Amino acid sequence: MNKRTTAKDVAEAAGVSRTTVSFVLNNVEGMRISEETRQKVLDTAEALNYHPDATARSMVKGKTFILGFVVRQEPDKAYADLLLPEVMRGISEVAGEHGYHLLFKPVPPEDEKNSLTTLFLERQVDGLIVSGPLSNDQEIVDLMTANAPIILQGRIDYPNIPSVDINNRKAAEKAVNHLIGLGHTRIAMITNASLQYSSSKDRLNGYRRALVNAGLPYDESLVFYGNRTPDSGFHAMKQILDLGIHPTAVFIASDTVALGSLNALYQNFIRVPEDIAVMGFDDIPLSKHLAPPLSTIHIPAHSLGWNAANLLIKWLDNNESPQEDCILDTEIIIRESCGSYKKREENTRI
Amino acid sequence: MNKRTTAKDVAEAAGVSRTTVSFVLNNVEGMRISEETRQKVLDTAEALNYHPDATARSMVKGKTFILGFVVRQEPDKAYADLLLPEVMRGISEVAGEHGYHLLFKPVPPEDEKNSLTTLFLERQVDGLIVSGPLSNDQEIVDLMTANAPIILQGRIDYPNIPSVDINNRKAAEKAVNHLIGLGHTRIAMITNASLQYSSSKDRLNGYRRALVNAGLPYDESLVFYGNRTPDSGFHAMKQILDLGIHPTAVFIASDTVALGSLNALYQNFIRVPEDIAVMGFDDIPLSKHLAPPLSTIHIPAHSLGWNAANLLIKWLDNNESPQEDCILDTEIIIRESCGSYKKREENTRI
DNA sequence: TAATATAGCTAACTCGTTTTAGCAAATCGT
DNA sequence: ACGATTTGCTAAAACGAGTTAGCTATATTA
Repeated sequence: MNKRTTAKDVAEAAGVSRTTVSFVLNNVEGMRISEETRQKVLDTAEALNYHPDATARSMVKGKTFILGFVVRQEPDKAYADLLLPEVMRGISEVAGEHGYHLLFKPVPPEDEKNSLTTLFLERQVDGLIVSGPLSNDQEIVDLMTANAPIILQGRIDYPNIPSVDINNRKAAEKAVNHLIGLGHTRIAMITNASLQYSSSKDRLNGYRRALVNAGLPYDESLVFYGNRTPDSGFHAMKQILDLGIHPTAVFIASDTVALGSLNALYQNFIRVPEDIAVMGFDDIPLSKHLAPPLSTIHIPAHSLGWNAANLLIKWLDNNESPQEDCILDTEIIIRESCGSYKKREENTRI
Repeated sequence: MNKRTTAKDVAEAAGVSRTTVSFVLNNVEGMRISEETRQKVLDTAEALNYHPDATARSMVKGKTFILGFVVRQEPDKAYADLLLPEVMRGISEVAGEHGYHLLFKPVPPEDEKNSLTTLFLERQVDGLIVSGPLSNDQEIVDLMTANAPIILQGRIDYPNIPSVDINNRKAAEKAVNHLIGLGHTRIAMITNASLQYSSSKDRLNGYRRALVNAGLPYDESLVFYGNRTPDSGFHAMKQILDLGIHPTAVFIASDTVALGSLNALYQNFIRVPEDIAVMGFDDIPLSKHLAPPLSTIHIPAHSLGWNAANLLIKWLDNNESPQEDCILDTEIIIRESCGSYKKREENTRI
């Protein structure tokens, strides 16, 4: 690489001081620069292809202009999250528009050497967006207490942590209500992940609530546990098939998990939706192309990232921490895996 | 946030100079520090929870210790790449071990404001890993000519650009050979993306070569084009079904695209593999859970990222640019979407 | 004992910016 | 015409580390 062009080079070439160069290029208000020198500086900067050194700028500004995006899940499973790229796209977009960059770092909770705190202490980032925290993540609580700019993408069991999320409980309720509306009364559930994660807990609660509100019994023996992977869905579905009386519908709180479940059904020659209705959650990019196309809850992943980044940047730029959480709407997507009410009647008639 | 602890604070607390603190904490060789002061510095640094400021360190070292990961695809389609998270995990792992961080940035080729070059000029990164370049990407050639440390994840039409990739041609050949081995003679192909991308071109070449080597005709009217999305696979497969004589097998150079194709087959009541054999490419995490489980070519995504990061860091640390490309092995994964040779005979007998 | 070497430390410079304080010349007001 | 203001610019300090050159006291050598 050739040597870099510095402000000093521009100053010398333009016959002015470094200070003037800085004033001109940053459009500093209140600093009177004649139109003549102003143009001269602009021209020579252009001619020398000058770009200010980000590191030096960070140094004096006391800001890195870098947002950290931390994925806080088991390393092997974090990547089962197929919405992650969309979230990152949302963040990148906003970051780019505001002159920020995005640092990506997986930091599992048990990791001793790498911690969220270190990212701040070493001043690698100005703020953090934390994806998928455990609901009892103590480090996050500590950092928040120390006023570190953090936006959660998810929720933890501690009040007043700014977060961008969907209403998992309500969305799950919507999903299960759809199944109930189709006439199902014996509905099993497979969770998306361990109940250590608030999203899992909330979706389970939504399931329960929908049942209870409809006057149906909540039966714990119909709840099975996934761990974000198709394999876990496969095994959970096998357990369901081992049940004495089959449920007529299953609510699976993750499309990725559902994929494994559908596979288990396929292998056992059980038709969807004719023999069993399946409702998913997440609306990963592939859901609509599955056989049968999966009915599910759409998560606005891009928007989740977009909002998180916007809140964080507002916090950093204006020093105002968000006063309330940002809860985005979900949409229920009806495809074919639940069957329609009409179809169901036809089937039962047969 | 409380004020940061600086080396100066540690120095004052330990009653030594800042220089000494630096010497001790960096284990500078040849600098004689008594065991006594050494411990004192270590202890107070620990007590004050001192972590050196990354920005200041970058400033004086002339290095950012940041690797850029640039995704060079159309923004809306980049995220159809479900292997991306795995690649990033591979990169992060290596980066972390060597004291580097990972900057993630989508930079589509047409983007005027954001360019790869700017990342270097502004010194945001020390080096770049570029994913999915177009085969005629001029900016990459220019940067390489200027000696910028860049590792391609993919290939472009220009010699001597260090790259980490799989042998797409050979892998495609392997895939098509499998279909030929099963007795298929009329095999269609759907590409993974536009032929602007070298991977698409290479996979098409592999398909052609396998046919020709087996003495089968290469028929251009059997080649259809995908664009990384399931939708494109859906449409391409519909075109195939409109053909007068159906092919008995289709090689689809992307599992994601194949997903849409499978959906089209499903909607037309065409059974896989009984009526048509389908071979994919990529082995995305979901392929083995599709109905039927998709036979495909496994890409070692994590390893791709791992190797790219290792090469880049070696380049940066030892100033030795890689002398040859890193081509990783692929593996053909036989599942159910092609049927077995035996099954096929049974079918034809019926 | 004087000259030299070594152990153990530190002052001061460097990196490339932004920003504060201030200086000289031109313009203004009366 | 003389002080006050404004215009147009710059010197120098700051950010927080790493690093070079050098200083002082003690130990070693001749």
